Amino acid sequence: MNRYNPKNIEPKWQQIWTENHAFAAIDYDDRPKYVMLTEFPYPSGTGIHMGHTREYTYGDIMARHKRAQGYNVLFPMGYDEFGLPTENYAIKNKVSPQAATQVNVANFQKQMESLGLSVDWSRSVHTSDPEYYKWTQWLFLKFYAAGMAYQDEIAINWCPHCKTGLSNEEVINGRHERCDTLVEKKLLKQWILRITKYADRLIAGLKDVDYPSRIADQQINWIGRSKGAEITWKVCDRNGDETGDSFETFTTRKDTIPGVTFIVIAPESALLDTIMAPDHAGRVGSYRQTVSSMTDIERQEDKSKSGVFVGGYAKNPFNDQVIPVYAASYVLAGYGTGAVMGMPGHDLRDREFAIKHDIPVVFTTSASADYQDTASTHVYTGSGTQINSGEPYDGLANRAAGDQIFEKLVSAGPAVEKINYKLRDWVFSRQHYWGEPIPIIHCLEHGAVAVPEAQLPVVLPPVDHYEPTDTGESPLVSIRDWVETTCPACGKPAEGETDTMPNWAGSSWYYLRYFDARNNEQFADPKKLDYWGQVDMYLGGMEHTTLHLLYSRFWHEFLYDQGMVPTKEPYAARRGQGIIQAVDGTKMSKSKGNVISPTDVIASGYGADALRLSIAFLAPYDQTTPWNPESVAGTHRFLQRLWTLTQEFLDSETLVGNLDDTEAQADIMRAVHAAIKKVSADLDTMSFNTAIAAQMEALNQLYKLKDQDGFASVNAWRSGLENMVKLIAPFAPHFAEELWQQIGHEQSIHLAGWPAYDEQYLVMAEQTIGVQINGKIRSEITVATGADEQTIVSAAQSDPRIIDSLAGSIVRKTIYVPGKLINFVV
RNA sequence: GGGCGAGUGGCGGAAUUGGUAUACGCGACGGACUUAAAAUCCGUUGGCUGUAAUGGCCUUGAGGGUUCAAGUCCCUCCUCGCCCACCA
Repeated sequence: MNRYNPKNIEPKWQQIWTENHAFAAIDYDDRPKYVMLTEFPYPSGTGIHMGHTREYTYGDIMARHKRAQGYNVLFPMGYDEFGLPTENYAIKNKVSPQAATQVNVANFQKQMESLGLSVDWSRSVHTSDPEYYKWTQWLFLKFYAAGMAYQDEIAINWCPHCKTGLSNEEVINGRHERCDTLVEKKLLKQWILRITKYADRLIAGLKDVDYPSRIADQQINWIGRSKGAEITWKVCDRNGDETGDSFETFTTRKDTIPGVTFIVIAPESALLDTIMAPDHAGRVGSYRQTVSSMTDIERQEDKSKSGVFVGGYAKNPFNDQVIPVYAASYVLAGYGTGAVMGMPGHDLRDREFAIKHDIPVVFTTSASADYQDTASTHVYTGSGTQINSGEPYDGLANRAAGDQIFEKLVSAGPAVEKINYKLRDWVFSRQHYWGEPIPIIHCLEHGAVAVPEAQLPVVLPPVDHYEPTDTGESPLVSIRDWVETTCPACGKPAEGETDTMPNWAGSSWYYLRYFDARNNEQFADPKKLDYWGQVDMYLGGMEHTTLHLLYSRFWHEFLYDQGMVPTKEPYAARRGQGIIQAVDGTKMSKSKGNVISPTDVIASGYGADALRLSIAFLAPYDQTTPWNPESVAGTHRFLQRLWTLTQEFLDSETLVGNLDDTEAQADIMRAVHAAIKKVSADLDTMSFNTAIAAQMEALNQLYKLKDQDGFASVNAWRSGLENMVKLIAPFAPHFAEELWQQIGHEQSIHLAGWPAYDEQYLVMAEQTIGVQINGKIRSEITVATGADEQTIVSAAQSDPRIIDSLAGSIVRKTIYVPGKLINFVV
C-alpha cells in the first residue's frame, strides 16, 4: 500500500494544472459567472506570510467550490508593485525598483504556486507595467476632465523620513503608517481628487452591497456625515457695537445655543485677523506660532485646552448676548468652519476650556445634581428638559426646543441647515520616483494640460538616483530631458508633472483589468465588463477598509457616472479575514522573531494541503487567532487517515464482492451524506472550520464502520469515499486530485462536480430523545423515528430512571419538542 | 470620549428559531507495536464527589431577571480585543 506523501504529489499536480490551463476563466461562457477576488499582494522582499496564505486559501476554497458547483469562476491574481518599500529597498541596495520588483514578483509567484491556488495566471496584472499604468493614467485624465482632480497649495501631511506627502488615511496616530515617523505639516502644491463629492454616494452605496456591518460602519464613521446648523455670528466690541464682520460656526446641538458663553477659533484660521483687537495681536501671534510648531501628534496629545482671548467679541444671534472670542488649538481648522461655539454646559471640551479660562457655564438641559457642578468635568450630554432659554422653550424636551430655536434663527436669517463630513479630499501627489507619473504638462500660458491620449503611457524614465529631494520635489525633477517637453495646446516649451501617484492608484481599478487583462485599445472591453459585471466576493484585510476599499469604491462610482462600467458598486460582497497571530497571541513580527513562514511549513513535510486545511480549521475566517504549530500535524493526520482508508478499500475491493449488507450500507451513506449536507451549508457561509470538522467526524464514523463490517458493501464504500474526496477537494486539492485518480478516474476532480446529499439517507430508524424533569436531563429514550407524542410520553414515563425520579411528584405539564426532548414539569 | 465585537475545558474552538453544553482538533495520560525513539494504531480526558453506577452535585466572565427550558433573550457590572478620536 502506498503512503501519503505530499512532497511527491503536490508539485506534480501543480505542474499538470499549469500545463492544462486548468483554471482558465472563459469570457462569455454560458455557465453563470462567479468572480472570486482576493486582494493582490504588494511584492515585498520578505515573501508571502501567513496573512496572505489565509486570504488566498479562503479564496481558493471558495473558487474551487464554486467551480465544482458549475460556475464559470474567475479567480485572478496580480501584483501591486508601486510603493515606498520597494523604492527604499532600491535606494539602499543600489538597484532599480524595476529590478527589485522583478525579483520579488518571481519569488511571490513561486510561493503562491506552491500553495496550489487555482488562479487563472493568464490574466495577471502588474501595476508597474507601462501597459497597465497607461490605463491608470488614462483614468486619472478622466477625473481631470470631469473636474474631479485639481491642484491646490495646501498644508499636507508630510513624512520627513519618506519625504513625501500623505493622505489622511495614511496617517495613523499622527505617524506615517508605513514607517512610523511623526508626520509634519507642509505647504505644497498637490494634486487632489475630489472624493468628498462622493461622500453621500459612498454611504448610500453600502445599502446595495453585502458587507459585514463592521466594515460598513467603519466606512460610514470615516466619512463622518453629520447634519446640523450653521450659525452666523456678528463680530462686535465689548459694548455690542457691530464691526460689520461676521463668521459661521457649525453645531449638531441647536438646543445649546442659548447657553453659548464664548467662541473658539482654530489658531490657523484667517478669521482671527478680522476679529482680534490690535492690542491683542502680539499675544495671538505668539500663540499661533507655538501651535504651528507642534506636530500633529503633539497637538493631539495636548489636552490642556490652551488658548488666548483675542480681544474681540461676537453677538449671540439668539439672545444678543455679547461673548468673548478665543483662539485655541483644540479647534481644528479643517473641519466645519474652523470656528466653534463654546457651550460649556453640555460639552466636555468646552467645559474644560471654560474652567481653565474662567468663563461662565450656562446649562440649557436639566440634569441631576451630579452634573450641575460647573467646576466638574462631569458633563451631561443626554436628553432632558430645556432650561435657561426663556419662553417658549423652557420646559420643552431639549431636542424639540433645539428645533424651534433653529427654526426661529432660520427665519430671522442667521442659521441654515448644513451637512459636514470628516472625510477630506484625497491628496493624490507623491514626491517619489516609484509610482505612476501624473500625465499632466504644465504650460506657462495654458496651465495644467492633459497629456494627449495618444502619448500615453507617460513612462517612468530610468534614473541614477531614486532618493527623494530635500526640497520636497520628486527625483524626476532632475531628469531634465524628460521634464522638458512642449505644451500640447500651443506647442511652446513646457514641463511635465514630476509628482507621481500614490500606491493606492493602481489598486483602485485593478479588478476591472482582470476582465480583459491584455487589451491594448481600452482599459477593458465594455462587453467583457458587462459579462463579468461585479466582483461577487472580495476578500481582504480589515486594515484596508478606509483606504483601498473606500478609494476603489470611489473610483468605481465615478467610472459608473462616466458610463464606463455597468455597475454602481465594484464589489457585491466583501469579507475581511482575521489575523493569524504568533503562537503566544501577539503579533507576528520580524523584530520579535516569532514569524511562522508558510513556505517553511510546506517544506517541513506536511505540505500545502495540510497547511491550507489547518489554516481553514483554526478558527472562523474573520477571527483573529494564534497560530498553533501542532494543528498542521492534526490536519496532516486527518489526510493520512482518509488516504489510508481509501487505499485499504482499493486493496480489498478486488478480493470481496458486494455483499449488499443493507444496514452497513445505510450507515455508510448516512455518515457521508450528513457530511455533504453540512459541508455544503458551511461553505455557503464560509464556516470553513466546521466544514472540516464535519469531514473529520464522517471519517471517524467510516473507520468505525470498517472495523465493524469491513469493506463488504463495495458500492456504498466506493460512493462514500468518492464523495469524501470531492468534499475535501476545495480544501486539499492536490490530495484530492491524486486520490481521485487512484480511485480510477481519468478526468481531474475539479470537473467532477459537487456532490448533492440525499435526504433519504439521513433518516434514521430510531432516534434518541432527551427526557428532562424540570428542565434537567434525567434520562434518554430511544424511539422509532416519527413516533407520535403519546408513544414518546408513555415511553419516557416507563423509563426506570424517570419512574424513580418522578416518584412522589405530580406531573403538572409535559412539554414535547419533536425529535429532541421531552420535559416533565412537576 | 465614540463605534464595533468578544468572554465556553490545559489550548484553538463547536452548539438551527431558546431545546440533551463542551462537536472537531491539539495537548496530556494509559496501552499496543519497537532494542529504542519517531511515526502509526487503540483507550481515557470539564470540575467536584465517591454510595463506583443506568450515581449525585456544579459548570459557558460576575450578579440578577424572563421561561417548562438560557452559552443563546432582558437588566446591572467586570474584563479583553479591534477601529476611530479635541470632528463641535
